[in-house]
Amino acid sequence: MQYWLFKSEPDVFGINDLAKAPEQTASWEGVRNYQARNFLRDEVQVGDKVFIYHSSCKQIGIAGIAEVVKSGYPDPTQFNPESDYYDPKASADNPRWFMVDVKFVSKFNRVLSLDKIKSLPGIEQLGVVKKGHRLSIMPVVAQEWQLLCDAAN
DNA sequence: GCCAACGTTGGC
DNA sequence: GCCAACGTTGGC
Repeated sequence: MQYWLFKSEPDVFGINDLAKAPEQTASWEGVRNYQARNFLRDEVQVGDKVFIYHSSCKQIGIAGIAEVVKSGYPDPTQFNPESDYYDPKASADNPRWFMVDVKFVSKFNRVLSLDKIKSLPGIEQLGVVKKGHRLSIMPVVAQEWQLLCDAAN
C-alpha cells in the first residue's frame, strides 16, 4: 500500500465534488503530464490512500483523503474531440493517458494549509513544498503521511 | 494578473 | 540530440 498526493483545482473538481459524486467515487481524468501518467499507469494501486490537494484557489493545501478503488486504465477523454483533454495523437490501440478511480474517505475540518505544511519539520522532501514543483500526482512516504494527518487534526 | 519555473515542441 | 521558443502551472 502506498500513499499519494493528487492536486486539483477546487473550482474544477475538489474534495466537495468528490464527496457529492455518485457513490462518492470519481475518475481522476485529465492528467496530461508524462511523469504523473507513469504513476497512474504503473504504480497507483487499489487500496492506496490519496491526499486531495487544492491548488490555484483561496485555501491552498490538503483538503481531505481519498482511496483508490480502480487502478490505471485509459482516460477516455483523450479520444473525445469535444473534450478539453482531447489528444489527437492518442488512439484506442495506443492510449497515451491513464487515470484511476478514487473514492471519498474524509474531509479535513479545515484545509491543512500550504504554509502549515511548509512549517512541519521532516516534510522537506514532499514535492509540494518544493519551489517550482508542478507534478500533479506525487508519492508521499508513510512518515510524511502520518505527519500530515497529525497536523490536520 | 504577474512571473518564475518547468515541460513540451519543433527546427536544425 | 540540442536548444530556443512557447505554453502551462501555481503561488503570490
